[in-house]
Amino acid sequence: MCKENCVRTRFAPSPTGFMHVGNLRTALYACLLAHSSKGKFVLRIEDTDQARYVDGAVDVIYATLKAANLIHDEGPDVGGDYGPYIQSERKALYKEYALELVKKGGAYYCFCEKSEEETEGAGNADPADDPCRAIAPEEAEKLAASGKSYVIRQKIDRTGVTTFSDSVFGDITIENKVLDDQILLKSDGMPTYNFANVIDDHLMAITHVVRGSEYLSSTPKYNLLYQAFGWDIPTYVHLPLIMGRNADGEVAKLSKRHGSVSFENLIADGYLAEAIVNYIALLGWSSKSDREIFSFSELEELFSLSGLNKSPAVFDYDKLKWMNAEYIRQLSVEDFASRAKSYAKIEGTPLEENWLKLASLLQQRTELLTEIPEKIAFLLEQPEYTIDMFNNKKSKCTPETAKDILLEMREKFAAMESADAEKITALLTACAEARGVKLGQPMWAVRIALSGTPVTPGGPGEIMELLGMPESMRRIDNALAKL
RNA sequence: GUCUCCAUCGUCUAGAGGCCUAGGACACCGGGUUUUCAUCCCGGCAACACGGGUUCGAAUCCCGUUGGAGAUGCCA
Repeated sequence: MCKENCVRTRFAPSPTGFMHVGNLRTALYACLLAHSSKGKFVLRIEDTDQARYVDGAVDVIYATLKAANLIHDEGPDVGGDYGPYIQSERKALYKEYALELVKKGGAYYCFCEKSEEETEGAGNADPADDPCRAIAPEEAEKLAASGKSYVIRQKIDRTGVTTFSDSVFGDITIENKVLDDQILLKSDGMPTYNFANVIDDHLMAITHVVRGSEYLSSTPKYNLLYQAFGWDIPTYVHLPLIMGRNADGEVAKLSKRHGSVSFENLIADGYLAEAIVNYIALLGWSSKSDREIFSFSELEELFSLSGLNKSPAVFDYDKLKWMNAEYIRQLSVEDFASRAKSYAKIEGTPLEENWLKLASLLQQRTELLTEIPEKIAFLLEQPEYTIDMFNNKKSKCTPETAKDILLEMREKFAAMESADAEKITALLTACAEARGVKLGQPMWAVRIALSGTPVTPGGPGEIMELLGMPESMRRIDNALAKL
């Protein structure tokens, strides 16, 4: 059991309805960091933006974490000693702290209208110009009590510098004059992300704040808040951004225009959850060995802050695909079959009862589960084909030889009680030997007759097993009619 | 605009002054095995952004330049 000095990390997504892989990676590292030292991994829902509320979004978060094997020790669904873990349920808390900060002189009421200008070149407004800063606290309180709409802003002393240390990026110093009096409490009474984060991370005893590097430049504001409250500053672990490549070759923060960027989209694209997790683990972190395939427990064991990288990483779908293929090949046939079944779209077709056999043929040649339907389409319905397809240079097959072979094999097959891949292959081998040709020739002729496709998972024997004797004979007769 | 960060093959990365004529992986290109395809095996292409220092010695340290990214919301 982890007592006082244990590592506590948190994952604090806002319920948007989908899980961006960048967020998932943040969650992964936070989880690995905690669990690699017997610490606690906390899930907190950041739903302070009511305008963005999406129904069922929290369930997506639970489902994704579960599918990705990121088990949280505390959270809305599993409880814990630091709840509630949903920010909207902590609303009153933030106001208390905001008011406390006002009392301490670290914040002030602001009655200004929402600013809608803020064009380019802005962002440099001197907060000291904010007239509300000058309003006497008693006066401000009175105004607020009278029902006038207000926000509470952080009062930042614009002199001097703030330096902080990040475990990935090292020491960073920022001049306080570039910091603005950010809003802490919105006019609807909800805290802003920045404020709620500080309050909750402190209250939930978070020791390591793991987040994307886009927060690097606002970190001084966080620290000023911690200081104003007299709280300890957590250890920061800022992560390099995950980028995507634009059509014009430029890179930018990975977003929808780059392709599938959410966990659920990637799953829908035919990637395995384990492959996705393994791949994103390597986007910004290295084990410093030549290995790239890691099971989840190996990641938990090997993960360390020192392997974290500073520079942004471009998401490479090709490499993910390769890794996915590696994971697919590692699966047992049964596991592969059950995971691939829904992608294969074979419910209610004759293939359903032979699915395990078909799956065993598919497993070694599938990179994405979504490729399966097109690979097996010919089994359900033979595509149109011309006799030209019987031509094959390598095996020296021509429509003429194919006809000859099919005529011969048709009789042999007809004598069989049922389709048996081994026997069929033996028959074809004998045929090739008798003719003094390579096995490839009769194989080709029969494959085309059965499938009308040059590339098939498995050979003629397997195809006949899958098709069954009657359909196989029908297709061969069909071919013979063409020839 | 301002601030901050980053900078090794096309991409992900190893490299923490000599072990580097820079290693691995993906992708790509050849070749081999194989009943097609795929797998598998072998081989190839391909990088220290640039310029100054420091040092006997720099991909590694320092400075500058250039390039890229992020931030600059009553979004998170």
